[in-house]
Amino acid sequence: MESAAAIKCFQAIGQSHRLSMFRELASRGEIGRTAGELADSLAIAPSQVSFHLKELEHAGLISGSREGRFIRYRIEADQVAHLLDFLLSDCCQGRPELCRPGMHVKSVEGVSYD
Amino acid sequence: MESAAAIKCFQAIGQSHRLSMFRELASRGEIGRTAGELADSLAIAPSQVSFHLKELEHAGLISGSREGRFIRYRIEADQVAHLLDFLLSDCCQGRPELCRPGMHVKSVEGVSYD
DNA sequence: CTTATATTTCAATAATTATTGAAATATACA
DNA sequence: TGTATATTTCAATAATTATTGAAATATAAG
Repeated sequence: MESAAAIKCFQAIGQSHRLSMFRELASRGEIGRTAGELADSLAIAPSQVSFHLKELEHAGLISGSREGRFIRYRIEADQVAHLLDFLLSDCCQGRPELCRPGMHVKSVEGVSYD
Repeated sequence: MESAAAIKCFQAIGQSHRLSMFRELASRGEIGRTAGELADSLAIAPSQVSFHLKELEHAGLISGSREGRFIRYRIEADQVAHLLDFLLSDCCQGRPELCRPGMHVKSVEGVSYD
């Protein structure tokens, strides 16, 4: 991932409404949520939901697809993975101790990070 | 990590000068960089360097300590780890396939993520 | 075909963030 | 003490981003 793309992603999730949307969509996987469901759970105006969803979508972190009159949004798992990878590989490169939180490898046999 | 703290962190690294600083400091570990060195490598005004360093510092991602007339900045590895952990645990909770990019475990024996 | 629902778009405004340059502070060194 | 270097602070401005409400679009349902 290019650093410009990573900046867009960090900027996208660096806002409270958008981080909430992102987390809600992440937790729901392929089921996703419609724009209206997100508006309800965040209690913000529909135009604001649209605005923030578009920011997340432009960053590539979510995508929307029409289902009748609804538009269902889903997390883009690949982009999330690339973003994590950017932080782990590009930012923390050479300093794995910064990067792999909560990872306690009791034995390294059979494990690789390519 | 609280979501408010995570937002501050994402906001901090969601800006090109600051992401550059962050990456440069991450790559240098305990050696760090003085404010002036960062100014040189980014080619921006000293007051801007101060401004952006403070944003990163307020997010807890770096810290500065005076060394004579210089101020040396270093990455705060713990906060970086907590931020990664926030993304992995709080955002991707229940969907590990979103979260562990580049990780190809050939054999799971002896490995745990607590 | 008309009406209702879901969502987006747009323009106006408000709020936040970034940039600039000058002045202030802090330390070092002659 | 006086001067030079490193960095921060501050005020002014510029630029970007967020919020609001109204109007537009798209689909569905009667």
